[in-house]
Amino acid sequence: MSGGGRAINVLSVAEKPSVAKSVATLLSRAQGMRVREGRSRYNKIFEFDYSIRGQHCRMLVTSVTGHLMELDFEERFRKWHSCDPADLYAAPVRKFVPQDKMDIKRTLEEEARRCQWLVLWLDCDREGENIAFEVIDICTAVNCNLTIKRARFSALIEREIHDSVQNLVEPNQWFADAVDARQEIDLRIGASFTRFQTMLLRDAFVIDSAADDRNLVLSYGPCQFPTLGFVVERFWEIQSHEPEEFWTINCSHRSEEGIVTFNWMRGHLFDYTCAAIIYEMCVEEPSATVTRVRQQEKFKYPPHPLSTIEMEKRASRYFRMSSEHTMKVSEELYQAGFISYPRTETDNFSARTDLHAIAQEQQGHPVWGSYAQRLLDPSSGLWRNPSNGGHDDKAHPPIHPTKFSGGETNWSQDHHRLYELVVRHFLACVSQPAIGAETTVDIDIAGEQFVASGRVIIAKNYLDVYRFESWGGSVIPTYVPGQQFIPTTLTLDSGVTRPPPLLSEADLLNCMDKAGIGTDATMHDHIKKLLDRFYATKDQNMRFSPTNLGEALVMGYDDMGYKLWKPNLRSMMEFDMRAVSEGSKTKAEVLETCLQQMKACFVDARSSKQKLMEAMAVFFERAARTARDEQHMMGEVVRLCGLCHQSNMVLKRNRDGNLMVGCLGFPQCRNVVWLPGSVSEAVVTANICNSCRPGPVYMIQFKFRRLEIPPNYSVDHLGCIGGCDDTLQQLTEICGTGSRMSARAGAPTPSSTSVHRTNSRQQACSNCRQLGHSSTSCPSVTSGTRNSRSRREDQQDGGLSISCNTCGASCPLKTANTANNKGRKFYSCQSEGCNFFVWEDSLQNGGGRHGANGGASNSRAHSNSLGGRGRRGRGGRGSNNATDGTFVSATGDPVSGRCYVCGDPSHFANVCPNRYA
DNA sequence: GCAAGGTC
Repeated sequence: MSGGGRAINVLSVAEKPSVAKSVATLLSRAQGMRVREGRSRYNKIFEFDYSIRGQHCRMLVTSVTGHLMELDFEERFRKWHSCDPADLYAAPVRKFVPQDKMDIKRTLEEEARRCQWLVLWLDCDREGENIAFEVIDICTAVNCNLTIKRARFSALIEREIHDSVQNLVEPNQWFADAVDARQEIDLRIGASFTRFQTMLLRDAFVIDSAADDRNLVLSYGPCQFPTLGFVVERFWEIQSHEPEEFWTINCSHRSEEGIVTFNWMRGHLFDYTCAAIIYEMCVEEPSATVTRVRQQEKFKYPPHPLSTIEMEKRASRYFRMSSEHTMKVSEELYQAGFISYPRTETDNFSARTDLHAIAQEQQGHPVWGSYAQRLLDPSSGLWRNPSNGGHDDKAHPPIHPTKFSGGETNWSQDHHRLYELVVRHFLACVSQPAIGAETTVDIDIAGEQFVASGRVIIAKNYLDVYRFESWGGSVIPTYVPGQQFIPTTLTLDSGVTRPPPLLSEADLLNCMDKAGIGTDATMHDHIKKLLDRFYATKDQNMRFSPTNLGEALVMGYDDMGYKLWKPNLRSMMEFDMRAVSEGSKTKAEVLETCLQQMKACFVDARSSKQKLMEAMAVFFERAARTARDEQHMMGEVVRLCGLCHQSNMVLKRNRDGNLMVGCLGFPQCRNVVWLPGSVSEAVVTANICNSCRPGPVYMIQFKFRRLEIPPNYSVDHLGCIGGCDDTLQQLTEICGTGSRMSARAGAPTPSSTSVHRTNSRQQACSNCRQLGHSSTSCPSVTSGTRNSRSRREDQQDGGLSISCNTCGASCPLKTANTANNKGRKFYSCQSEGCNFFVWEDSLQNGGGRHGANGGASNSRAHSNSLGGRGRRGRGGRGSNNATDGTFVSATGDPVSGRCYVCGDPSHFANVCPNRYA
């Protein structure tokens, strides 16, 4: 290395010790490099001589460990009761070096004093640029004559590092400003909302979390809350799911080569009549003709190179490891030198990476070594350059093995697993895709198309090493176009739609990634925070549910009309940050507008704190009740009970928050009138209804939530629960009676953003949908309260009902409205999952046609036909009255037909005893 | 006692 003139001292600072070491090693080419200790034991100082553009330099390379400084309020605003939380939007903040970083600060000061240049080797992203300015602040404070330069590099590769030091640039103030703005906004919003909601709610309710109440912090943060929002939203989606019965035609054919199932091209239909008509057409003319046989080569491609989020998702799926634990283990593997830097967004290898060398190291492994050998043997043709996932953080390569290990003695099972995942993932992504031969056979029965397919794996390739993935193969017998055959079975089967599953950790990471919540290095922290704050729990299947606390907080803000639990706020901030980093907005501008908006939002939210209190009251007992609260719990008298004539009926909320007028004689008298779920307030007035008896019946002043009732209804309504009030009945019908079963449920296509929800995990009564009782003791059967389930095309006949032979629940009398049985009356069970059904005339004719045995056995047979595809839920009723020759669909419509298998008109093929004979 | 972002 040649150099002219007098040597200058150049202080180089990297973001972490490992980068300092790499940079120093690469620049010095490991020759003449000295290592000495700094004040911090992790951050060594590397010294060597180097020449930058002909200038002879004494290089001193050291590091920080991420941010050197923190942002916080000035001391006098730090105590929670020191100020109004709203003041935190303007309270002075300052940056300071926390105690545990003081050693690094001192090292920088000492070295900077004797240097002429400062070269910043921080990661090349916005955070890195911000840390660069922290380092500049520290260093220039002790040496104002420093020449400051920035090294820009995209990988720790020799040529890249030499290039960057020969082409030093200026640090980018805009990038650093964007981070400053982000930090300040996060701090002010987080602190203000956290203090506000903690102080408001912690002492007002008995929150039964594992934490001591006094230590409980109900935190709010622009990342943790949207993360919670994802969990709650999915939970609500599941709660509001209405199972819908569907119908599908299945066809199978047994030949000498085996049995094949052909699937209906229409998938499934929700209209029973339609499905039944088509089915009957097929049954009339069951001969199948092969219309097309296709053979195609299909590929299953290996994954992209491994990024942090992908590693977390896969470790969660394959090993049930939490993302937080995965990061801890991967950090340890990285520290010990076995894998590359584990916090990377990059899923594309640089063209300069020696991929073969990485694979070569693994050839000696007892398990996957032979695969690595085969991979490196050119004659195998197994090698393939990895695909590009399209992400590059310009700082780190994809995660890959950096040192061979057959397993270390101090490794836990999870260390072994994660190392194996990193190695196998690497070997997979430099391998050829798996190849399969797929055969698809199309057939036609009476004009209906069915399809069956089979797959034979021709070459497993990467699947040989990537044991975490599989590709199912199934053999299909030979068919030729034009071939005809009679199906072995042809059945009309039913199933019910199912709600989506709870979010898994991988799902949650996906949601966060898509919405830009957190970074690859922090996403697992936000997830863990939900658990630590008792906002969510993770079940045995690694799936997340909100706790009552988490749900109540989201519900409270949602009721205020704020989307603070949605990712929008973060997206908006991210948008502004980008503007600052590109120079199109200044830090001051963004801070001013954003904080102004957030303060207005905060003040407004605080003025609606009642919503938060109400949402909490849905789930939690009040800690100390005031006299007024007690009065409210007792309820205000509306009338004398018309059922028991002994006790008063009072207006109150049940413990789930649903408004009701219930008899004080409970539990002896179970008379109750549930109020529409869209009621936000209800107060008993002194007005007395003129028509309802026995009087007096006091009228109630209602206030409805505007968004939850149709536009032609007024939000204010003076109503009567005595039975005379059509408006109230209509709104009950429209909105349902659960306080959270909002009218949004009636929207034609409920989207994930406007899901309706219930407020309790209790099983609701299948009859009236209310909580706190089962359908067998449902008071609305006798009080005649209409419910949404009774809004069907069938006519319900004057409240007549019988007890279900199967489950004992109420079976109301109804009138069929189908062509074959128009006007014929039947009883059908209201109970969820019960299939009991009986024609009224069959009861009159001796009653022997329906018995408990018949109902139960039909139900079993029908369940079997589902073949595990779906459980029968609410609305999924259907009962096959075997002796009657009719099939009753989910809507109660009896339809005639006959069995394809044996021709018996008394049943359909799906319950035929000879179906597989 | 609050956030989110670095990193050990």
